[in-house]
Amino acid sequence: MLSYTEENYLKALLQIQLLQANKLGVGTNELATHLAVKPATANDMLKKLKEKKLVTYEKYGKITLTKPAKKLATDILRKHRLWETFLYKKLDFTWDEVHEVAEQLEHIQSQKLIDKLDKYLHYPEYDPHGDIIPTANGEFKTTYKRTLANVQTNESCKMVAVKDNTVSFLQYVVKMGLGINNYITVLGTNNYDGMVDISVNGKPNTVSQRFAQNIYVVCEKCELGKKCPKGQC
Amino acid sequence: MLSYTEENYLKALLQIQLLQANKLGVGTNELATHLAVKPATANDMLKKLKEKKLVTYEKYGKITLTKPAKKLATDILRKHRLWETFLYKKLDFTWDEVHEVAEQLEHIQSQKLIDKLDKYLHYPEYDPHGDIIPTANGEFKTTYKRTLANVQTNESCKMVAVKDNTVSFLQYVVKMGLGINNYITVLGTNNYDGMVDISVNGKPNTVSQRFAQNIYVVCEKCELGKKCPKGQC
DNA sequence: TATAAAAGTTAGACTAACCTAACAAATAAT
DNA sequence: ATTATTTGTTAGGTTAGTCTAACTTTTATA
Repeated sequence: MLSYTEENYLKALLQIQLLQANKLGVGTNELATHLAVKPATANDMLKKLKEKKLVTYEKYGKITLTKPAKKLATDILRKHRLWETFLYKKLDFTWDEVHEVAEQLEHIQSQKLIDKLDKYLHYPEYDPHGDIIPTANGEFKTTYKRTLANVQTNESCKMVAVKDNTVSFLQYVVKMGLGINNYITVLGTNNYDGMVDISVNGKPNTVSQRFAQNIYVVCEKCELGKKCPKGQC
Repeated sequence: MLSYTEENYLKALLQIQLLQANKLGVGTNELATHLAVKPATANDMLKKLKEKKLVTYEKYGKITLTKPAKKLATDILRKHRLWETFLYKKLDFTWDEVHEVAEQLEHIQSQKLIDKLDKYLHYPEYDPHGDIIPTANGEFKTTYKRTLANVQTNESCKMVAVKDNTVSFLQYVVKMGLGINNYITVLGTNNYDGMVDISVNGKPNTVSQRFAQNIYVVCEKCELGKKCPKGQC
């Protein structure tokens, strides 16, 4: 049985890897920052996790989750996203409110509870932020690769998820009139500061480069079930 | 903000008082037993709670919750019973399964969550064991006083709750064909060992004295909205 | 390539929540 | 009323998870 804290360390390791698809290992400082603890603290815990065969790394080297640890971390992510879905769909929470409460609920220990919750929600595939919910077997497709910032001028796409899950960003997205499953057409990008002119449901708008980098999309071809012409979706 | 552990101490103090309506204070050993810790541990925590003005007691004296602490404890009890109701009504848990999971869920910190859950369940008054759910203001009627063991021969009553909430007892109750809102007639009590002959939905049965002491009932008169002739309901 | 910066580690300390063992006070029983 | 038992307290110790400060290794840069 893992402690609440150990669970958070494993989850953090998984999340860092998911977010930065390129890399093969996570660093101590990076992990510490993610968990809002000091590097020394993360280091202590890493020793413990290594002892328990949940992570592998050599001194001064990169950290990777072992297979069993990856399953454990995925289960926590699954619980987190199922709870977010419950809060959003059943209790009418807004999408910027769900994360904080799910951070607590994800640690509830009861296989029966999560199975029944999954059933009660009719086995949802995506959470309110558009992130895929891992299956009970721990399987889940890789996260999205393409963001609004990758979309060419005059190309259309569908918003499928957000990269940044912070409350402030989510509220900003809503304020800009955007949401999951919205269709967006890129009208142009400003060479000077990267501002992106878009059109959502016929309404023109302009968003920053940073904003565009945090909106995951799939292109029209992918939407139609065809292969992405650029292989980015 | 209270820790998970502090919350459990306050809840335990409240529960001990509710269960034994007669007394005006709780002892260290009693509390320790209830929480499955050693008296020394309970003593340490009591010092801390006293420091925080959550309990009052003098050395070697009885412990009582302060008003604010009683509200905090009641809120936890409220959360516990609302979650039990959710698990039972919405997720099809059985009544012997709900307690364990609710022990974890009761510590989730989110006023919004509990308000929305309450609404989602249509503001239930009783949990699956027949216990009253405190209101958001912390109000709740005193617990039941009359048990099946108090019922006279040839008197009829309605089962309203159970005193013992352990899994083994709850399963036993189901096995005996009993449940909340069942009508029970006492046919007689054996002078030798206190075994109670009863009839439930026309089916005769015999239960032990101990069993009968753990089934809360209201008598016929109370059921009809009249005053209990013995003043016990 | 030498040095500066960043990343990672170690040592020592703190707090919360638990323990055991020994002791003190209050209550019950002879 | 004295003793025995129960109840409550204190002292000292452990573990998990955190910290700061000092140090080492690796990586980046001048």
